[in-house]
Amino acid sequence: METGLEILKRSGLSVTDGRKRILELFLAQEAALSHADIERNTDAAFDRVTVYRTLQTFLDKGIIHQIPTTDNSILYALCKHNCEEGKHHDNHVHFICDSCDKTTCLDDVIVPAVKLPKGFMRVSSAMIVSGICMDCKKVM
Amino acid sequence: METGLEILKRSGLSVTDGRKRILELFLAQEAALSHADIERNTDAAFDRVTVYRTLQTFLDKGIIHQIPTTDNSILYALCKHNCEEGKHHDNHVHFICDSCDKTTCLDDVIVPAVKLPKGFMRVSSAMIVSGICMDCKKVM
DNA sequence: GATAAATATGCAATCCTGTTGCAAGTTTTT
DNA sequence: AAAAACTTGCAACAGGATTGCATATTTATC
Repeated sequence: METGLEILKRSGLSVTDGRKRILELFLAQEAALSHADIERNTDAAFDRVTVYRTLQTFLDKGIIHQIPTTDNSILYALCKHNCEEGKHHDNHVHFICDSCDKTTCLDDVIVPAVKLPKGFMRVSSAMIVSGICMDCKKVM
Repeated sequence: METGLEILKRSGLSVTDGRKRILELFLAQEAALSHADIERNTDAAFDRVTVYRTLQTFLDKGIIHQIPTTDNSILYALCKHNCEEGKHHDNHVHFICDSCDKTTCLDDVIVPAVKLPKGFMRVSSAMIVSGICMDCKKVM
């Protein structure tokens, strides 16, 4: 699997601690992350501004993409089309837990196709299911 | 077609200038509106807070629903199928045009059900398709 | 490897979106 | 027409996101 370092090199970006750390987060979780998730998982080692700018840079370079959510925040996820050439792997459903606020990739649940009205051309689709995740349900 | 006044009466809401004006905006417009859109289109005749509270009231009464976006804003659109108070039937797909940036409710395209892994409990789901909308496709 | 140029970071200040409490103003009820 | 119920505007506030600039780090060049 591609490392954070390799992604940065391939994208022509300077290699810095913050960028590597954030990329490793994405690579380790294989899940969508919010800005808040990233701050939490890096123990605020990096300035909020740096995180924002890092995410923007990654967006510009096509390393990550945004996922709209129902709670007026933004989720970011790795663009995985580099893992297997030609085969997009980010077409699975994301699950947001209303209780613990964590996001999970449901890798085995594929976003179903929908038939669009005449004239609309699909480029990409995203699907977010929210509810109670496995871990939280156990505790209840 | 139902007028703003009729919607307010049927929802048991007081009839005020602000509410009528904002409803007329929704009725006249095809695309979803953000809070900023509404302020712009009413020439700031109403206080920001009033607009926020009006939108919240409409949400509570099932007159409008929220649409998740990827830019840290909230979009609102009229509920075309009748929504009961507190219970929205806004389970249709939303379409974001990459070209004109407008968001459209695809009222006839229902968010498909997906089978979740064991232990996950669904509360709600959202689906956003992006691409080129009907109007932009004509121009190309 | 040292140095210059290019780039990234942190801080402070600022903007923007959205919320709350309260007094004054409207609408509805009687 | 008056009372009750509700809505509005203002001020203050909170949190997320952005910008300018000085400092620090990384990359390019020798």
